[in-house]
Amino acid sequence: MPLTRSATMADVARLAGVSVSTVSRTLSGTRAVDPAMQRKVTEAAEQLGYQVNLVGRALRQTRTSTVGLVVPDLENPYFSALAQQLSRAFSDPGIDLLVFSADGSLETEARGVRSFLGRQVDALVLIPVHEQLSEASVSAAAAAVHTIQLDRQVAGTAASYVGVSNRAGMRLVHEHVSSVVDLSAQPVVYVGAKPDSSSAHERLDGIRRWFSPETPTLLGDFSAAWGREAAARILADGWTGATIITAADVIALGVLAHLLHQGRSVPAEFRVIGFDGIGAAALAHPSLTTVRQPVEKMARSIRSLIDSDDKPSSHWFKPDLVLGATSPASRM
Amino acid sequence: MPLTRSATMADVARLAGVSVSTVSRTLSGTRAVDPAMQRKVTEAAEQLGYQVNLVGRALRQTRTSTVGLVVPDLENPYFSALAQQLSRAFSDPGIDLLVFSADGSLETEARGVRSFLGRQVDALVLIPVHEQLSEASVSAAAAAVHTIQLDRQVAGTAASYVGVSNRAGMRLVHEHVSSVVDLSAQPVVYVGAKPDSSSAHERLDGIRRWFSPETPTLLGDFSAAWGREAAARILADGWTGATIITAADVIALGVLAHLLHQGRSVPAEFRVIGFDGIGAAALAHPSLTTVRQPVEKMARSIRSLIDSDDKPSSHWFKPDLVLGATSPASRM
DNA sequence: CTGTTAGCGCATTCAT
DNA sequence: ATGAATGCGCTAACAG
Repeated sequence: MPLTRSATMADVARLAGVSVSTVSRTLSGTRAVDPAMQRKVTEAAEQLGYQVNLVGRALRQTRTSTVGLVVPDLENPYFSALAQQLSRAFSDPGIDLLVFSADGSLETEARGVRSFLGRQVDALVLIPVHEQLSEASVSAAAAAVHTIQLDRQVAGTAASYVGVSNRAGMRLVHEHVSSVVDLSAQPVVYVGAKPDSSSAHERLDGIRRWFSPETPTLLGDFSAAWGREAAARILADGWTGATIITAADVIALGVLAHLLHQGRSVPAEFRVIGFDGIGAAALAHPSLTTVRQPVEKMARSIRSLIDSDDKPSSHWFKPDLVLGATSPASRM
Repeated sequence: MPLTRSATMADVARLAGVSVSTVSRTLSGTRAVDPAMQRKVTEAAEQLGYQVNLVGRALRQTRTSTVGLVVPDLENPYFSALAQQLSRAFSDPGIDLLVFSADGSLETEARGVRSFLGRQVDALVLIPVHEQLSEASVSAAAAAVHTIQLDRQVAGTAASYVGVSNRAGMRLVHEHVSSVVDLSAQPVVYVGAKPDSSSAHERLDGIRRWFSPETPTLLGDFSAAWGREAAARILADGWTGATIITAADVIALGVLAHLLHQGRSVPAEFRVIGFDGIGAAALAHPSLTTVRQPVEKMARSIRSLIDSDDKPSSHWFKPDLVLGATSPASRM
């Protein structure tokens, strides 16, 4: 409900009795301006409630001082943590981070990318929905603008990548589990996600690599609902004890909730291991043992990648293990 | 890393041997164009990989088909649920929802609002950080564009409001608690948030209104860390049992985690009640009794408010109670 | 240090 | 149905 057409630089210039250039120079501070005129301009702008029109500026400069972030889903706490940390990495004025949710859909993801490209963002950060099917979106982005894939990647695109070494994460899990559980006596089950995303893919690979190749595996999606369902299946199959390793904390929380609601004990009968290190892992009871990703470091790394726009490059960070109470503290 | 300057309508027109007007009309479909030319234009656009420049379009049309959302913090699961549901409400192509996180800061919130206004968004949705101190931002927004406050409001601004009746929510809590707990024998403690936001304010009012005015009250912020700290204080004060009502699920989850880690039993010794109805409430063990907000309905309501831009109006939704296991199922 | 001029890319007149 | 011309608001290049 704009009460009136909003003021432009021409309006300010007229009121201040100067040229639009002087208004522009005064307000954007790009060049020295006589203090007397400066005052006149500032007052006129104040009086008219002038606000710069960034669309005009962007068209002229062919830059927008904007970075776009496309996430698959904001309700997934790991993605919202990434979005929040990235926002924080852009907290100094100068560049605005804008977030678009793909709502789990490839079409919506494509729309988000098109939208940001059309808006002429200076860089685009993308958590691809799918390891193969997001290829068109990632390539389109990379062809137009500095593009960084976060957490997940589509292979073979001209985009940078920032993420964690998922296989190393699973190695940490193996080290820990094998030191506190007798793997020859206690079965391991992996509750993962279908390898539609590189992270799901790599975590599954990690399991196959570090644990026995015959490790039973249940694959679904990155959700607590899937964790509950998987736990239900495990119980229905007659398991009375196991070490359940999951592909994500949200899955682990679903598994844990179901086990506890069914009266099973953790970690005595079942052990549960998460991945990501979201805040909710520490809130569970028992608290969740999980692989923590250095989200803050990753966000800062993206920031510096964008500031110095070099050629595409890949950055793998090392995760660390957070010991919780869903795994035993010492050899059982 | 744009390999080359990207193609403009002039480039497409040249290649197709037509005027830019024809290109514009063909690609935006605003007017009838001869099928033969249409084909030529489409082919040329395809060949050049033409992508419309929305900045140019926006400057010309003085509209952007964009709605901005400014949230205080994306890591708060209630806000990210709102952001996600609102994204979904704008899932049909036509209007893009862009999200900006204020990172809990009034300055950053102001920057987000200025940024969206400068980008000429068609409407702005705002979850104000502070009940009084966000006044400047809300007013600036409302003066320039159709503005809707969500979940929290600054009183006396020319902006619409969509939220839940917090007092009614606390009334539901009172009804439930008084029916399953003997309030004359079992103390009630409120773990709330400082009344810096209208929601915190109204929930505290609700407690004072429906429960005894002498109800002990601990006020902090909307975080799990605060919930843990409050629970620690309650135990340190020597309480051995109480019904703990909280201002938010995240607080309740922190309270619950601390109580359980300290070996207290819920709901036998302590009862815990949340507010918001986020997904994690159902994952807790015991599952959290909470007041659920109709987030999806609220998001749709905002969408229709924006589509039909009438005068500012307020919309209070009715919450409902979700029974969990942190409160007894029947009279204790 | 200031003003004049031009043009970023597009949609929309106004002519034809 | 098409093309030529105009201008959205701004900054940068150029003269002075």
